[in-house]
Amino acid sequence: MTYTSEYPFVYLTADVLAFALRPDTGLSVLLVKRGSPPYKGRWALPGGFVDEREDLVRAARRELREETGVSGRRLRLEQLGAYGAPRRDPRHRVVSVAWWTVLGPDVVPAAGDDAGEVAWLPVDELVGSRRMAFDHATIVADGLERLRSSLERSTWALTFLSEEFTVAELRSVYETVWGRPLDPGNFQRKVTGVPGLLEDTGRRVGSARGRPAGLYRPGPATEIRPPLARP
Amino acid sequence: MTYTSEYPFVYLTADVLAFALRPDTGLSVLLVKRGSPPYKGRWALPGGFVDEREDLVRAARRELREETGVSGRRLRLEQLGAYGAPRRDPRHRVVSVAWWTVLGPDVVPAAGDDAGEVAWLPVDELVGSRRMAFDHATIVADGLERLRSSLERSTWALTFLSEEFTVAELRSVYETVWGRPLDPGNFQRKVTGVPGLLEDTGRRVGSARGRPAGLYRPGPATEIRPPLARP
DNA sequence: CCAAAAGTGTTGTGTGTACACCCATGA
DNA sequence: TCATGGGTGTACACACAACACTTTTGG
Repeated sequence: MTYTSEYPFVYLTADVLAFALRPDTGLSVLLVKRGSPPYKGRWALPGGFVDEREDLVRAARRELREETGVSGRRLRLEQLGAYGAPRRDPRHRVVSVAWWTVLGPDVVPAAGDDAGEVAWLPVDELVGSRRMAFDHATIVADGLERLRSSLERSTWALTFLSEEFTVAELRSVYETVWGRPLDPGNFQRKVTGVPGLLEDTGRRVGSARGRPAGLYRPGPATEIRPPLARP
Repeated sequence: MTYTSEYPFVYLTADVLAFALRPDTGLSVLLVKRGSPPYKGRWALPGGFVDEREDLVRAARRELREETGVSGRRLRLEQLGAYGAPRRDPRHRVVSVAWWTVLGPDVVPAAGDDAGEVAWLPVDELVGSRRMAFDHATIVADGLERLRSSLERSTWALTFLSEEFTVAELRSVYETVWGRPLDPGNFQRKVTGVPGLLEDTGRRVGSARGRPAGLYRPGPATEIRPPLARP
């Protein structure tokens, strides 16, 4: 099919920046390996063209599902911004609307219809490097900064964890994303004191050493007030 | 000229949300009256189509200049986000990248080439109303929230004021945008204590009543640390 | 019993808030 | 002299960082 227009136009894509904590690679981003030029063989954010009459966030969800098999009603996408430098794609004028989200530890991606490779890559190997296609390294850097500041007020940190978790695991999320250790005692008091943030299951879980930790579930709170201060 | 494409495409516009404090209307937004359908006669954000090979932020600056006469090297635009609901423009699929900025009190807009009317409209008459074209009321609401939170950490508040100003005028900016009074004494101490935020000119300005206030200039600081807390 | 991790207590330091108070001017 | 707004002082409450200390398990 051929489309015609009297005015200049752009191609519009939706790209998804999905963070997760992986046991082997730490804070990582879900990427697909490009199977065709340009940037063939490089890593790229899952994403693709927005369909006619398709909402932007729906396009992002669809592309994530088609290219990585990741989907679900619980999945929340927040818009990161539009990236539209004239030469960011060497073929055409392509403007990308980037979205970001956080995935839990049990998400298992699967290569999509395009049969490209799918993998988690650690963010600290991506931000300064040239391993990524297009301007996706910039998008990852912007998204990482957004994630870091979001942890102060939002409940996104809980999304990294399983349905039930310990306070130490939640603290580990903050320490990994912020890149610095937090005082265990103060953190404990702080997060258990936020109304509606954590629900105690009453059960405890024994680790290798030490006193068993309490098991918590996410509570109904949607924000952390007052915010957790980044050191 | 006719453009052709084998894939679906979108039209891309750049819209600018310019805030200012006007003596008559308070916190206001710079708008243009649409002279042609759709939404003829309604108010809209200044904006228009992004040219081929034109950077997004340059397009926003150009549209603001062409439609309102507002320009200048000092003008900073920050991206608010992309708005692309399928039916937001009844004619075509149009995705708008919205940008926001703050203008000083001496900016005098002038109707542009399209000869449409240009005016400042107060934000509180816009957010809930149907006076605006397209989804621009949503963009104004999102931008207002962004402005409010930006005042906590950024130096955007200074941009509302003249080159020289008093602490009381700066406080008035915060009170107007946040919609609640602030303690004059505490505000004074706080902002004069932020390193590099304000430079004392040494001069004083006499108002109608009371002790004359010190005159300040913006300093080199680019952020307010620790942030001013919204009450 | 010891090591280790969970969780609580305690205390010093700093910051925001409320408000009293002084200062400098115009009327 | 009074009213008014600019600007400083001060006391209180509260929040946080640091760290000691208790609790509860595995080895």
